[in-house]
Amino acid sequence: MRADARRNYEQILAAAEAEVARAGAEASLEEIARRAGVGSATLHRHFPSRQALLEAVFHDRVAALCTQAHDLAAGLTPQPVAPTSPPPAALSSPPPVGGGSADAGQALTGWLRSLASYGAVTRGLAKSLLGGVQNPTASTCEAMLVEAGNELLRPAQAAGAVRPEVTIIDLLTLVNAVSLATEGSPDADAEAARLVTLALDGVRPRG
Amino acid sequence: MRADARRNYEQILAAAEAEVARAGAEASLEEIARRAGVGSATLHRHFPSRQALLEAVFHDRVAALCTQAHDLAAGLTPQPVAPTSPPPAALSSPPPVGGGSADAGQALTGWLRSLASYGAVTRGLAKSLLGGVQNPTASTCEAMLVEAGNELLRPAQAAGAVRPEVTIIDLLTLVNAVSLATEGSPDADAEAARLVTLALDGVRPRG
DNA sequence: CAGAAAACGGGGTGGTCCCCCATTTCCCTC
DNA sequence: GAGGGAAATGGGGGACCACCCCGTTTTCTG
Repeated sequence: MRADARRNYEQILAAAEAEVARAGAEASLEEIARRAGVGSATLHRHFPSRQALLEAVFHDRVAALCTQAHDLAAGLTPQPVAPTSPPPAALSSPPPVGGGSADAGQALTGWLRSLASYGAVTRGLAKSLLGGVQNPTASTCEAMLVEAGNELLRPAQAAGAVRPEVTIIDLLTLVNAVSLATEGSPDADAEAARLVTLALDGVRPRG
Repeated sequence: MRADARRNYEQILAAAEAEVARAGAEASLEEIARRAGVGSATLHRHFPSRQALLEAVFHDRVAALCTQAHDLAAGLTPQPVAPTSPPPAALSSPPPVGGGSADAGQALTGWLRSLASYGAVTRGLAKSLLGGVQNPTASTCEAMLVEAGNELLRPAQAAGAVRPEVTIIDLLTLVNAVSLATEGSPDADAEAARLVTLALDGVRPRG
């Protein structure tokens, strides 16, 4: 890729991050191009659709959430001999207890909660994920979340904490729906986490 | 209201119903005006905002859903002496068992399921309800649903089928979120009902 | 350094929302 | 049944938007 192309790409991405944070997923593409100091045609050449731009904007953050899931999952299985890299600290995940395995159900639900909070607070993220949860092949972010989520869902189901017929698509759809519905309300993150907890626990009194 | 005004109002409403069913909540207002055979200014005079138009479009259907909830609730409490009207048949609700009261929890969950299915199938409905669930005073449809839902939630909580800290706002937000997330998928109604059931039951195995 | 290929961006097209205001339509009174 | 005034209308204009064509500029390579 030519140097000016790469430079413009980065500038557009930076402007898009700012503008989407300000105006949500429906931010004006023209305004983004304007703030990036490029013509609108350049923006459309680099990102042929709004969805493509949103994917690029959110890719790193989604990747971080997936890393978090991966690290949580690694803390569940008795650590196999790991000759690769020293385990990098998870984003903000509670460290797995001692040297043993943490609770698989809690790892999953905790991750889903933080996912919902993050989605509710990050303007435009939930909406940009909405289209693709049903058919994740169309979207890189979706596929990443599905894979990362499955790493937590499988142990949780093996531990009997989640019914076997539940799929990660079900859970991600629910969480994303909650993010979407709570986005914009005050204390969106707490509200999203609360509703996800409610949905995961069910509405009936527990024991 | 003058005769021509009323006539145009009805024509706009009919065109809006068709167009929203076809293109969803983001349907073009100009196109609606065009199909109604009126100028766009007339549309904007009758419906000052898109939200106002959507409310008018969906008002009757929401009212029907509320009536259904009301009838279900009436079947729960041992019928007090009712000197008013003979109990009208609910839209499609299963008749309360025998002469006694049906299960309060099932009445609530069944209604929420049908609400989700209806919202997932009726293009634009979920989105038009999205803005107002958090502060129902702003929206007639919201307020109607909150009131109707409460008629089912209270007995369900009294019967111990729903935890006391759960509010109808929580449940409607969840249901609406699911409708929104499943809208557009094939078998949207079944998918929505399935996810609502999942959220109401929780993901853990039921002993 | 020169030429070719890649990238750029101004500006056009067709669409939207929303509003102003001259014109038309209706209703009420006589 | 006719006419006056108020209510309602809608064409058209402004501001904005997504998207694309194509002459121009920039970059890389030999």
